[in-house]
Amino acid sequence: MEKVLLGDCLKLLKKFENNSIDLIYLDPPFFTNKVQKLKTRDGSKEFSYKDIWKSNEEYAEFLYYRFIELKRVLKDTGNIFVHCDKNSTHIVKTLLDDVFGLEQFQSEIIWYYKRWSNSRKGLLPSHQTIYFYSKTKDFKFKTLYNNYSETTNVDQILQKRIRNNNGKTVYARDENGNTINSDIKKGVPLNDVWEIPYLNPKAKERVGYPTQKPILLLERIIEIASNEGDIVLDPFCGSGTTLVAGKLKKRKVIGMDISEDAIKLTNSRLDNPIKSESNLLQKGKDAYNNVDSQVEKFLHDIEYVPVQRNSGIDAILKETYQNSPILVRIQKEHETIEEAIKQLSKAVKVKRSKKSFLIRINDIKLLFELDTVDHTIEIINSTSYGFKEILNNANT
Amino acid sequence: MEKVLLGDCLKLLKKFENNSIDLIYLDPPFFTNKVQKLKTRDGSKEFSYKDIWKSNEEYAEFLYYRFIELKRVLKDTGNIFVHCDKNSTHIVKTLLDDVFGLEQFQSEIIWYYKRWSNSRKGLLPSHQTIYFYSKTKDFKFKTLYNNYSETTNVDQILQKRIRNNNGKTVYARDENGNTINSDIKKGVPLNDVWEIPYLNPKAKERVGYPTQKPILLLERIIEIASNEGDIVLDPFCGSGTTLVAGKLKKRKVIGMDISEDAIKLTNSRLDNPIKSESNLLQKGKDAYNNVDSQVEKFLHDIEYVPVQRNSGIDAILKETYQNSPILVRIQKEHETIEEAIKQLSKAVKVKRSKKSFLIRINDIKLLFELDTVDHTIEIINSTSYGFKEILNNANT
DNA sequence: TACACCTCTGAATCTTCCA
DNA sequence: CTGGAAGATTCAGAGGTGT
Repeated sequence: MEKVLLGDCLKLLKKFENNSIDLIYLDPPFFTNKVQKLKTRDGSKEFSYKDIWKSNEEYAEFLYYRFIELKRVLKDTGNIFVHCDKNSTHIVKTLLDDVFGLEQFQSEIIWYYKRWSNSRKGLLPSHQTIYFYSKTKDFKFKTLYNNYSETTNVDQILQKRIRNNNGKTVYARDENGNTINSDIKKGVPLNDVWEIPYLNPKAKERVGYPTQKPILLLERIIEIASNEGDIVLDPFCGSGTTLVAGKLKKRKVIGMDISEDAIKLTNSRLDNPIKSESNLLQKGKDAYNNVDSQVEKFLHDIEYVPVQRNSGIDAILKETYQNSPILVRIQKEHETIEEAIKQLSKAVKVKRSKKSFLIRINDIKLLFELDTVDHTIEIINSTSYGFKEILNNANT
Repeated sequence: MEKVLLGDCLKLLKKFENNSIDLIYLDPPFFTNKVQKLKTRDGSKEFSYKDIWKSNEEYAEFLYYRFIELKRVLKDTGNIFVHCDKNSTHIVKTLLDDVFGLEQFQSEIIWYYKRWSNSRKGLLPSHQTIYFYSKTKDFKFKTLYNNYSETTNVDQILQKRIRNNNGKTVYARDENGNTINSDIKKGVPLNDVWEIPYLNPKAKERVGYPTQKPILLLERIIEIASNEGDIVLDPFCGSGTTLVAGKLKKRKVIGMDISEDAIKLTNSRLDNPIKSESNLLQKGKDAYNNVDSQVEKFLHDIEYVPVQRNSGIDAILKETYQNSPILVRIQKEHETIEEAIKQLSKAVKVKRSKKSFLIRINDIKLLFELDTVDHTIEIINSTSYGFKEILNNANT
């Protein structure tokens, strides 16, 4: 389900029922018409918050009433993420503490990115702040894990530890003095500083909307704070990144914006076959992992030419076989081996290849025996397929 | 010059002259006992700041008067850094905007560190905030530089760039069309997210004071925001880290604290400044990073924990086998299979693994038959080894 | 309900071991 | 003896438990 609504979210929200939304993300526009310097202060004057806050009042009020509505429509298990302009973090935090309550404050997330330098005197601003509040203590949360630090040793991951008589932590040992294995630990729980590359100005993902966020950022928020099928709302949806990310993660999405252009843009991004968005996303992710493509994972120490625009093959080796090209196909994720072979066979015929390779990545069962296959096609297990095969056999 | 004064900084500061301090760092104590619960709001009530701020008012007032005094004693070229408790950032920012002015706001510095984890539901808090304000536009600042990111094009560092007639940035070229080398650039200007290790439980630097900061953090602040011989003030000096860092950086230092213990501790640290000669800090993370980026290539769709500090294994699978860990080693480039097995075997014994994997990446010949090998070790071909094997056989 | 105490954890160190 | 690798230890912070 996807809804993109035109209008001020304050009005639009009135029509929504209480407790109907699972997750809210918003990046409200920041405005400040009067940055008036308040009276000069000499310390003798009576201290007053009211005066201090005057300059931000208008913006705060704008946000306040919307936060109230957002809290109303949020489910009791729901979460809200507010992306702040760097000049508004303190205002946002203050209001959220008031509307949602300090007890529901979960995290101040720092989105950290490397950026081109400028010649400004001072430190290069390289982060933005996102506040994470829940509606109640009973909020949805899925823990993701990071890798351990380089300095952490294996023993801590593998060995059980207890406290001795003096209350000190030591490795547990059995009656023979041997250490005891613990359950394998999954890694370190995700922390609140997220290094995610800023959308590169040239990235195709960019659609020309001013404050567009990387999909990776939104995906992570959606993943930790909601489940599949949940309803995700972005009341200031802009170019619709939140909705695209939500759709990719199989959530129901609702967007609102007062700009007609934004609505159009969002709709067109949502309408576009998810696949193309997915591809762009995949590229973004691969760049993030510093890996060029899937092909590179398998053929990293073999010389090859990647093939982009052919549905049958993914690469051609630079080496030849009896003066014919050596073709390579990687089995796709939801593809059976026979489908893969069919695709590859076509290319084999057309290119008159005398030796070609299919890389098996999963064990979706074959419907016919392998030896009936065109003998020019060799099936090779991906390394991880090899693992899975052995482990499956071992466990049965 | 070192002065450590006992008492409330508000009173002590009165005796200081206007414009006499170059740099101020403070980490004011946060009062948590005064947090009172706010009334429930339903949106119908008239909006008012006063209500929102009531609970924090006392704390804000406490800070406010001290900020006023601190501004007074600060030189016109001076800077102030305020280290915030995670619950007080918004209050501090609000007050600083008022006292020093939004125009003097220079940076929100994020101190980011890795830390032990806990079982908390939610994201692991791993950062603290430091606000950096100057007194005037004409503030002292020394730019430090980081290394370029790995993805930066070397050309951009080495070649001179100009703008062409269309205003686009291009590489400058001499009359022969060759690019021109630019002056070597120093690196990327320091940004506002600082990854500095948390004071480790084992660090010698640690003196047991609750909120003790790493000296490296204070050194960096002192270095970017003041010159040798300048006067550095910490009005809540606690264990005296600021003064120790200042002394190490050849600044004149003044500390204040209301606790007699803190003063004693500070004095003793100044007499004998200890800075951790940390291995990590000296050699950097890379010194610990043994894992080939290769691991990701082979295990990309298997869940694993990379292992850095063990020469026998490169990863542990998150899956277990009969309650024992599943270890993985990738054959190294110039390593025979038997050497690899030897390395892995050691780890298998010590970790008492009942199933482990060796990924074969080359065909340096074995000197003995594989079946003599410890049967807990399974050898799996890397995908590209599979290719090579078949191609070699085909060609002979 | 309040709270004292116990448990679990991982980064970075210190210590020991071994080639 | 020496240097590096492996192993052991420390501490804080949050949750859980029991009185």
